[in-house]
Amino acid sequence: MYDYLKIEKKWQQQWVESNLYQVKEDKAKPKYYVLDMFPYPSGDGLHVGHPKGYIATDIIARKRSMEGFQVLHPMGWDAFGLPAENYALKNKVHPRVAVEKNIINFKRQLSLLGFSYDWSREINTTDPAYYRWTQWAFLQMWHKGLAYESFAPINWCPSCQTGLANEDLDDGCCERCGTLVEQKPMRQWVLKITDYADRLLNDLDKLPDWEEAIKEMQRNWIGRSEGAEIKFKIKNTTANITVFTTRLDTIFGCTYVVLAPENELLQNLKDKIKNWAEVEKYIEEVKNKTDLQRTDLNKEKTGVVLEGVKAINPFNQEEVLVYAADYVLNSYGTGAVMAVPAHDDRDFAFAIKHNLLIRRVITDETEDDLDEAFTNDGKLIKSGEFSGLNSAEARQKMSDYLEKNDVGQKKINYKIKDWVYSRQRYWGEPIPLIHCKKCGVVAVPESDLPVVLPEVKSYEPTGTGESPLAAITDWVNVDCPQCGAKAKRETNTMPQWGGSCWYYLRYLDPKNEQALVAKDKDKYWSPVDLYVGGAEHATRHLIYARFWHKFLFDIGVVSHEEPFTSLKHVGLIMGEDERKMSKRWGNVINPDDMVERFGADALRVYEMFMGPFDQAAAWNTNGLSGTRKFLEKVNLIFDSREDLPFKEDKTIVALLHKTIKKVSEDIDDFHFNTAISALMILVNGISEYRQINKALPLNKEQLALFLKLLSPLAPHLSEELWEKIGQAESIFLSSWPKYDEKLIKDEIITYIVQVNGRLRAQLEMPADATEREVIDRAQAEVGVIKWLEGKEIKKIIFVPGKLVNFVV
RNA sequence: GCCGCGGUGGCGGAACUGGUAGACGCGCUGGACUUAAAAUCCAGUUGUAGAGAUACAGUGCGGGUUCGAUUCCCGCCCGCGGCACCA
Repeated sequence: MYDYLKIEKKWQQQWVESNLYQVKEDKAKPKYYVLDMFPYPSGDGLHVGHPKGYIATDIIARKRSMEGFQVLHPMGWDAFGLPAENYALKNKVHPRVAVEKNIINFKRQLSLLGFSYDWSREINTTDPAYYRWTQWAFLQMWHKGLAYESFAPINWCPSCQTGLANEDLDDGCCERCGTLVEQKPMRQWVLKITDYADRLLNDLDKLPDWEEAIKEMQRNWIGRSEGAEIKFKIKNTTANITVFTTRLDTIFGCTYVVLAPENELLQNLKDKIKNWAEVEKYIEEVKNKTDLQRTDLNKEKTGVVLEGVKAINPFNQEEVLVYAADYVLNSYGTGAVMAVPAHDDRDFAFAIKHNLLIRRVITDETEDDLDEAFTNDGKLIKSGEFSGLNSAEARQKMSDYLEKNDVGQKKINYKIKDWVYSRQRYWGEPIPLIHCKKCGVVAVPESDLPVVLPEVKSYEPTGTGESPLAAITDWVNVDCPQCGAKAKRETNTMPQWGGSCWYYLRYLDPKNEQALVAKDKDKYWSPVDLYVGGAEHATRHLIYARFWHKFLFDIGVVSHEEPFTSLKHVGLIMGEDERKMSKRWGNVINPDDMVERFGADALRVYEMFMGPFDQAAAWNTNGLSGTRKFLEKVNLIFDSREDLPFKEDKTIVALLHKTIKKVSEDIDDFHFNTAISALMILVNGISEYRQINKALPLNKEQLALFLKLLSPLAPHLSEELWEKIGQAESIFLSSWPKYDEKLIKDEIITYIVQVNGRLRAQLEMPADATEREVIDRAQAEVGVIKWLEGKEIKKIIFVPGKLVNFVV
């Protein structure tokens, strides 16, 4: 009988008691660092989707360890941030209390699944001993000018009552609560991630083991575009309008210039603008539009001309109209564009509506009519000395012209914005800065770190742009560390992504009080060899962490430029109704129940068997009974009540060795589903043999090989059966099996016989049969003769070991 | 609009660098065991025709290359994901 509950409990206890998974640096062995994206411990606990990635990393960790690697496989908690705080507010408990309780529950749920985590390295981002180093790293950035105070309008979530980074938005809504985000000017701390944009982009090419999809998302997010900035003089003033374009080659087609309504230049030109009242009204109108209304691609392009203002095209000295229009964004480029309606869709639409001149300057030499913008490259016409060049040459020559005449230069722009890093909320790391009237902003001395998050009566957000910390006067009021005068602490806290920017480094050295991580430990363990988590982090955590890591590299804290060598993304497990698992749909499956009904091993095997690892798949509890049956069959093979004789079977032995090869390769490739299928085929073979012959086709050593193959996937049952066949030490201290090259070569090969590419017969031939022999036999097959009869064989195709094809 | 990924039985999915399409699992159908049910075991399970051997069709659609295409090429359709008035 397969008593999974007893077996699983027994081994989970033994593994803990023997410290089986605790790991130390061992210079004699190669290291392997396999990491999960650590969870935020929510009050709802785990659903069956969460462990999918953890099962995969556990399989890899166990296999690598058996292969002789020193494996680091840690786990911890990302417990700061809005979700924890909102949960606490809703349930009227202190976030710390809620988090502690949730962690206990999460840990219990994880241990039910038998993961090989080294819990001695557990970390928690809300632990002052941990966030001391988050604050420390922030201070290093501040010292280097990478953290700065900004007063520009930012995303404000009226429900969460805090500022948010661009990365925290989904379709213009707060990623946490779904509320439409507003733009609100507000003092905030910002990290200069744009300084690292080029490196974050270029170094993606140094990551061949990252999935292309994730790299592509990051490329999109960083959004590099190469172009030029051009100064258009404003007639009768000393001022310029600087525009950014990627299509300098179209500049002779520029028939007007557009400023974003928020562009400061408009205010400066107030006196020159004859219709200022009208312009001001337009600016007001735009201000009242939400971002969503503004960026609706289908809406008509509105705008207003600036009467009395003309800009001068530096290439042909032509005077052009200047508009204010909200199809130009102030937050990208220079907040101004040169409009070339003939060669840009948006300018074209605007020009049609406002009846403006459309001048074609790029041709593809086919037709001349323009009923829409021609946006491809081509040959320049009507472009003065540049006429006749193709677009690419022209861009080069024209940017030389810009620089020579001091009217602009080449320029690279990025879509990624600096990271809005402060939150007006309670549950986060305090930003370790002090505001002094005399000295300005002063860093908290490193010896005073951590700045501990104080206890507070009300941790509800204030909504005023101040965090609840501002109300705790005895915490806020401090002496300036520089001049000793009365000063105030910064009261904003860090965002939820702060602590996760570097947590993977802390596992290397979790108790170090002298440094974020000791150099020798970093040298031994870094970088992370395998990182597994959800694709939703592609443009959030994964960009932020790469940014911090590069910074830590620059200041000499870590020795590698990239933190994660290979990255796999886990596909979601959907509910049985194919919707995302959520309380809202009532389709959540709890792993505790599944472990109770089917066992942890069956659950592990099922989640890996569902389909390709990176693909989303709908849950099906019936499928779980399939993997359970598989494990029952395995158990039956080893059932000691039947003392079956051993009668070796060559086919099954060969199958065993083929399975070793396949399972080894498939696990390395993350093809867990086909690895399991191969194991099922082997087990079916053994079971069938056992039933027919009342004997086992494999001896004890061979059965041991099979158990090792199964052990990363179903650790409890494998360990139990391993003990049953008389092994004293844990199976995870044994070595990964190797296949015998000689045994996996087939002696008999099945040839496919085709006539005109259609299957007509199958032929069993010895492996060493010659081409002649195979063809002769093939031709004599009954199923083949009738297709060849009375026809002339034009050609015979022979693929050794595979097939014969007669072409008639 | 741009970029990426995908489309294979009733379902999840397999198929190495072009070589037996549907492995493995679920479900379903029939049978054995049972007073009965569950569990278990055995057989079948892409469609059409046929009692059957077998034949033909078949991997989103239309073409092409090839002795041979789920796989390669060209042109479409649909779904998912990312980015997006980004100049």
